[in-house]
Amino acid sequence: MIHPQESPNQATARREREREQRRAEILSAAERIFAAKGFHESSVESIAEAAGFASGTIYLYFQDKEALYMAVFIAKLTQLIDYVETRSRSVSQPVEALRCAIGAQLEFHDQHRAFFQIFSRERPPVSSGKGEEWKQVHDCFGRHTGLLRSLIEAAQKRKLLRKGDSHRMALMLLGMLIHVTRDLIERSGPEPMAEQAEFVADFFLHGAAVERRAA
Amino acid sequence: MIHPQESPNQATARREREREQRRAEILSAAERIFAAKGFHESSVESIAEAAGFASGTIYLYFQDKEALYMAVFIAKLTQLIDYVETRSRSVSQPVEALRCAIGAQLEFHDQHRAFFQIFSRERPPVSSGKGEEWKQVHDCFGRHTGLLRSLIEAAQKRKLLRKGDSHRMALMLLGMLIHVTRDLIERSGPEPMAEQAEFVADFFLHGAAVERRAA
Amino acid sequence: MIHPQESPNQATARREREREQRRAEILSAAERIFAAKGFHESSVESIAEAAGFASGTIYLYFQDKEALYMAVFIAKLTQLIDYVETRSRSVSQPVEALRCAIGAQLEFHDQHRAFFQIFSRERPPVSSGKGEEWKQVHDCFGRHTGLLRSLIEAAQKRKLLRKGDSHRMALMLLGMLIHVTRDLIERSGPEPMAEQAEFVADFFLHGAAVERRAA
Amino acid sequence: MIHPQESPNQATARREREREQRRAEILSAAERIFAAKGFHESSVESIAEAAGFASGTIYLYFQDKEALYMAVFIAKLTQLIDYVETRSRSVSQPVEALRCAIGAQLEFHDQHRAFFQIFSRERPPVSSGKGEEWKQVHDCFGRHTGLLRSLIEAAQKRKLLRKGDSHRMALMLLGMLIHVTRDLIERSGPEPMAEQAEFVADFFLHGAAVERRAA
DNA sequence: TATGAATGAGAGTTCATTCAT
DNA sequence: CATGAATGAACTCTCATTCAT
Repeated sequence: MIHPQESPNQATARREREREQRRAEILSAAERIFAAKGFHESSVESIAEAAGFASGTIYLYFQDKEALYMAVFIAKLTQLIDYVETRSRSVSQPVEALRCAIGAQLEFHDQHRAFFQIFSRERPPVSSGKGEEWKQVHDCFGRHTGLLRSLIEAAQKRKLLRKGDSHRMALMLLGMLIHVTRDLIERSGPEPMAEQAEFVADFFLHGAAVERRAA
Repeated sequence: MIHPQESPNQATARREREREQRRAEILSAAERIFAAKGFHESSVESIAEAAGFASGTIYLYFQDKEALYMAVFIAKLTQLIDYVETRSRSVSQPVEALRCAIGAQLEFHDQHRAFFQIFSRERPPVSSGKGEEWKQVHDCFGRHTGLLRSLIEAAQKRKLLRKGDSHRMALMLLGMLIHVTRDLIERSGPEPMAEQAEFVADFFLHGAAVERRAA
Repeated sequence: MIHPQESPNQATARREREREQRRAEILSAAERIFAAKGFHESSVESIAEAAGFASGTIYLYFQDKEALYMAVFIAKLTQLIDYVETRSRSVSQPVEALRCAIGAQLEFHDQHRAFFQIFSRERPPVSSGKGEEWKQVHDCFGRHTGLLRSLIEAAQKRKLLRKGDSHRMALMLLGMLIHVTRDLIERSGPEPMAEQAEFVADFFLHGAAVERRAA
Repeated sequence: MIHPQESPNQATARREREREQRRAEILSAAERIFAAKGFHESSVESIAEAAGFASGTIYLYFQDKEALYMAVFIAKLTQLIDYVETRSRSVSQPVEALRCAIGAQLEFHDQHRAFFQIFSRERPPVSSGKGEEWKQVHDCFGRHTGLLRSLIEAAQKRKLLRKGDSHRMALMLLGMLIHVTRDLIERSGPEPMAEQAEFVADFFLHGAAVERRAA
């Protein structure tokens, strides 16, 4: 139990690491519980239990239930964005990068179905006056849109996508992705969402019209 | 104030009308409160107060809080769908009808901003075992998608839209509409969403790509 | 509808009669409902409905729910006492009169099983400060004990029962009758309580001992 | 206050003991409140207050108000039965044992007057479908009757009591005991019920008749 | 007189949060 | 640090009672 050779720095670092480890365990348990039942139906008690802690311990790692919820959201969204970014940055051709981003996002949705069930159902609660924490979530959404936006702009620069408000284009794309996910989750069929990737990408690129643009 | 000549039938009819009137008042107040704070943060007490009734009165019109929430959802969605349907049916050219539907929906979102704040944030709670009521809401969403779908199919029949799974196309469109609305609401700017109608419609029709389809 | 020949007195009398009639209907409905569910589980609404009136009407005949409950109790107990009294007074031999009283009470319990289900389970609520109404119920119990007591005393005078505190003897007898009824009701078998009459009477007269008294 | 030497086992055992202690305090407070006002007029809040706890704490020890009520009933009846059993088992002569049981029960009623106020007024509520908990109370009553019955049968075997259905005899005796208690409680005089023991016992043994049995 | 819609106090219960251990 | 018993505010919902019609 005791490591007498450990320097104070090492001890501090280890403690820090352990603390992060436990925080992560709680986050993971919280994600499972929140995903299964949503924010209000999930009790702090049940999350603590799932994480193997006592309920009071949660408050040593998170200010309150809402902060925990936010943290889960932020962690997951960050994961998603990182995943999509990594995948799409590995492709140099801009349009292909976009296709890749679409596919990556749907794959991620597949792998974290439970989470996106709540994600598409309930956004974090906006308690009055808690603007600070909410802002972080907001920023996360912003990063997400921003990522797609930068991919779009890269393609626009090469004239592969037509000009236009890239932010709004990114919104269109995100809307498609979220809604198709929601639809599949609600019908809770087993088929992977990733199968929709090509359809969404094509639709994003060409729309529904049959006639040629500006012909 | 006294209607001595009133027949029993008239009296009954008037009572029925008044009852509907009060039900509508409660629905309207509930919509405001729910929209501002979400389902769980809204107390029945506050809704009653906003409607000008005592809290117990709510239960004379709705079985419980959840039923009230459902009713708000269903009423509003039905209104929306009816509005979009009426507006789009008045245009015979299928693509124009779709444009019209898009415009109508965004206008409606504008006129009922508060509601679509919750609509885009939290779906009705799905209490375990209350499949019955939930099904009604689900059907509502179904009607909505179905309406857009039928407009799309009409255009496909005339070869104005390319072939393809009309259900998925409708989902894409709805995703765009919902997400653009969410974005505007969250940034709570004053500009009307309807201004986005043309952009959304063009995007739906032609997508983001610059090159001509299948060229 | 109008009886123009009716004198004012007649009209008043008729109204009085009709009022009594309606009061009785309410009492009867209340008895059924209270008997089935007890005081607290029975709502005024349901009693009114069972009586064919609106809930507000109840309050034109009874001060409140508790007074109604009391009235049911008093009415039923009075009926019981009258029945037992009538039956036992018709027999001149004192011991036979007692046997008859015992039989009559059990018969009455049989005929009004539902009522005695609550009677044996819950006595009227004693709201603080409502001594007045409660006193009436108390008096009723007093009359009941008093009736048995007078039968006992009559037999004592003729040396057919041994001397002793007739009030306590009456209590013993009532306790037996009530408890045997409770037991049968709780086991809710179909056999009539009246079958127990002879057993109770013999027991009351001779007790459980085998040896002869004072031998 | 600090027990640094305490082993984990000791700590657990102490906690268990303390928990039982607090449960008992709640039971005791509940008994007082329920006895004074009955089940429905007693609020959980007032019971908690009487026990020196916050209202929520009650629910850490009892599932709900009804379970608490049941627990009060069962605990008290079990105490009573144990008391009567212990006392009567210490006497070998069967008839004397019965006399002793009668005395013991009335003494117990004396010592727990408040409880027997409700005991004789309202039986536990039988919520629909809660057969499980209700059964426990029912069993308690059964044990009570069974105890008296076994004493009676012991006396019958030695021919000290006449033959006959011992269950019904036990019911007679219990009816007497309960009713005499009720009478004294309602008149709320100060005299001990135990003074009635001899009277009840004699009455149980010999009944009211003056003539010798079947002589 | 009868109605029944409206009232609103009050109930039981939950659970996020705290803090003595 | 971790615990988990205790807290108590806040919730939804019921229903006896009133009173305008």
